[in-house]
Amino acid sequence: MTHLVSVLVQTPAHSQLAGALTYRSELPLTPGTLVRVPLGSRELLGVVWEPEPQAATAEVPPDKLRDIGPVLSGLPPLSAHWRQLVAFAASYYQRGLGEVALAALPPQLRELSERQMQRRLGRKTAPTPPIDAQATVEASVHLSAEQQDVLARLHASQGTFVLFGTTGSGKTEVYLQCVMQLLRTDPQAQAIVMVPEINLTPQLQARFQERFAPVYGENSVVALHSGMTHPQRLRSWLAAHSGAARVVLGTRMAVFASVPHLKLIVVDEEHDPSYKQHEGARYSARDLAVYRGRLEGARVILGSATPSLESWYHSRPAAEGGRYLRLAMPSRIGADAQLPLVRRVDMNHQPKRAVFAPPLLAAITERIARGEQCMVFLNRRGYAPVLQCTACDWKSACPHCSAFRVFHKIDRTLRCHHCGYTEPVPRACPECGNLDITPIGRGTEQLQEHLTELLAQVRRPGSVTPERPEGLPVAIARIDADSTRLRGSLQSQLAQVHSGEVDVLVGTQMVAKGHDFRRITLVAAINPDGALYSSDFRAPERLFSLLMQAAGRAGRDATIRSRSEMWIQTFHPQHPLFDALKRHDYPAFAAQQLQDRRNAGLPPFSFQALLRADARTQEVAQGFLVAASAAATGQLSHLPGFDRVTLYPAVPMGMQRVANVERAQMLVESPSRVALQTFLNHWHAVLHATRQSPAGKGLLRWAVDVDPLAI
DNA sequence: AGCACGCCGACT
DNA sequence: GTCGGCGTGCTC
Repeated sequence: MTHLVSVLVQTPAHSQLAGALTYRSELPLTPGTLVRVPLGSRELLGVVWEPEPQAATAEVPPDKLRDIGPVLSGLPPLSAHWRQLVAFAASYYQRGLGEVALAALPPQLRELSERQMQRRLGRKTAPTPPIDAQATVEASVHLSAEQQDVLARLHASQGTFVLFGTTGSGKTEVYLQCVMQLLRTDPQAQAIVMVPEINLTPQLQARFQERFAPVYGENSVVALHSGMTHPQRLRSWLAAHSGAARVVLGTRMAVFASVPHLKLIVVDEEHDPSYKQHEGARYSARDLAVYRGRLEGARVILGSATPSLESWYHSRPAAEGGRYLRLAMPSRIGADAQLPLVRRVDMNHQPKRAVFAPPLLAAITERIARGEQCMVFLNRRGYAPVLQCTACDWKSACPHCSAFRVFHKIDRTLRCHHCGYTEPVPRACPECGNLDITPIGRGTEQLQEHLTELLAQVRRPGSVTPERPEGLPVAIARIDADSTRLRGSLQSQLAQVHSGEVDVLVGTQMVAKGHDFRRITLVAAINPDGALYSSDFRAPERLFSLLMQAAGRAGRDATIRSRSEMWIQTFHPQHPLFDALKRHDYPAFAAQQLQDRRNAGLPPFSFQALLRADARTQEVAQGFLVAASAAATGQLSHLPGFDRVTLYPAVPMGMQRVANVERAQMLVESPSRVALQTFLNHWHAVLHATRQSPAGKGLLRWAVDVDPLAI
């Protein structure tokens, strides 16, 4: 007997094949089974979705249905929970089911033949060591009273938790203990632990490995992120899918890992914008983690020293409507635990055009003399953001983008940070031939150069010896996306800092995140003012968390912690954000921000989505949005809750043109998540129709971004 | 999205 | 004479 099965394949959101496809099969197939199916001239990986498709069959004449290909045998079907997670993500983020499902699987699963697959599955796993190693591991760990209290409360209830813990309060140990407890009490339980960036996985993996490998075997902890090779990823994925891996550690993609006995999800640094995917299906791994936790009855821990305002708001007392349980760890671990002293330098009272205020320079010099390290950060790589002619008004604009190309002195190039267009620096002004073209503003390269000049007379402590009376100059390293382009170079540069070969570290926000530097006792933010009066309503939130994290880099070594300082150069020293920062008072900052957001009707008090359009011209891009808006008003006004949905005018994006593509967007907002979702679900078909209509002519692509992070 | 088919410019 | 540009259209 011939059965019909519906199968998901990788089809983009905008193709006519958005849903599941129907195939014929000799045998009934369990949903979640991985199969290969013919599509056109190709054979693709597919996921069996429903055993007997109903309505879809009517659309395609039965004689046009093709036979399903081989089943990937030896792989247990994906669970109903996993399928429901995928279905939710596809629906919530307005993407095709097949696109989301296939993107959530390891890429090599698509490439491997049946034969190679069997070889992969046949590989035997490392034996589990004797279980009594456990006692040794636990005996060596001492928990603070706060950690014990938090763990007790975690075990006492279910649901989603916000672990509000100061940097250095020992959040990671709480994660470890929580996982440990889980694995001990449940012989099958598995956990997902997420971090925002690939860079942060090695050190966390090392800690988990150290703790769990002796007890549960080498395969008990696996990583899952895009920095891994395809075979590595497949290996980790299979280990999780089979239940052999007990801890899956990774970036946002890990939220989709097939984990059959999921009991815990940890989202570390949950406020980090990297959890939001910004291509394809624009999902928030943090929000999906919360959904998945509820779906599978797993605990979810959202950890941060500066939670996102959304999570903070949701963790208000239950009596006020909070849905998450807030657990606080306000103290740093250690006998003499203190947070760094925050010092604001009023740049209005410093010499004009000074990059480093004299008091800051003096403080840095002093630290170096004591053999301590300093970290200076500036959120701009390259030498200078713009190059300008002194005679005419030529600037180093990118010919393909609405942005200036950044001057990189190291290789004397002008580079566009948006499209990558790179040229050698012109000898003279291309407009008027003037030889005098000068850099405007500064980036990390210039900071490093400038600091080298300013500290030219300073010697490294201990470097002046009878054999070397001239001593050694101060070592100033730079860590940013340019200096770490090569694989492994971040790790080697970090190692240099740790070993003490470096006195001053100059870097972008990259260095402020997560890396522990034990001997750094001074952190300085050179120019953080940009975010204070930004049009992006999330800019203050990001700045506060960045500065808090940066401050947290200082004084992680218990012996010198009491002297550590965070310096902030600013033209607005009285700004309340810095005031809260000085007091390390995130709750006060959050309360103020939430009040502002409530007054302005912004998230988390409203829900947003963006319709984005790309075209060769701004007119076409905006024309599509205007037509889409008109079509919505014309055709969808009967929808329940439509009167609570606001469609804003179409506007050019902040970065209007990238690589010769004009970009426009339109904001859709509602105080009701349900109303917004209802609207978006119905709008989708209208958008497809608009794309086909004259208004869609010349449009390159469109996309909906639900819960966008930047507007 | 792939990948075909399809119709017009500079090369072995 | 062919290789190849990317414009439309289809894939259960």
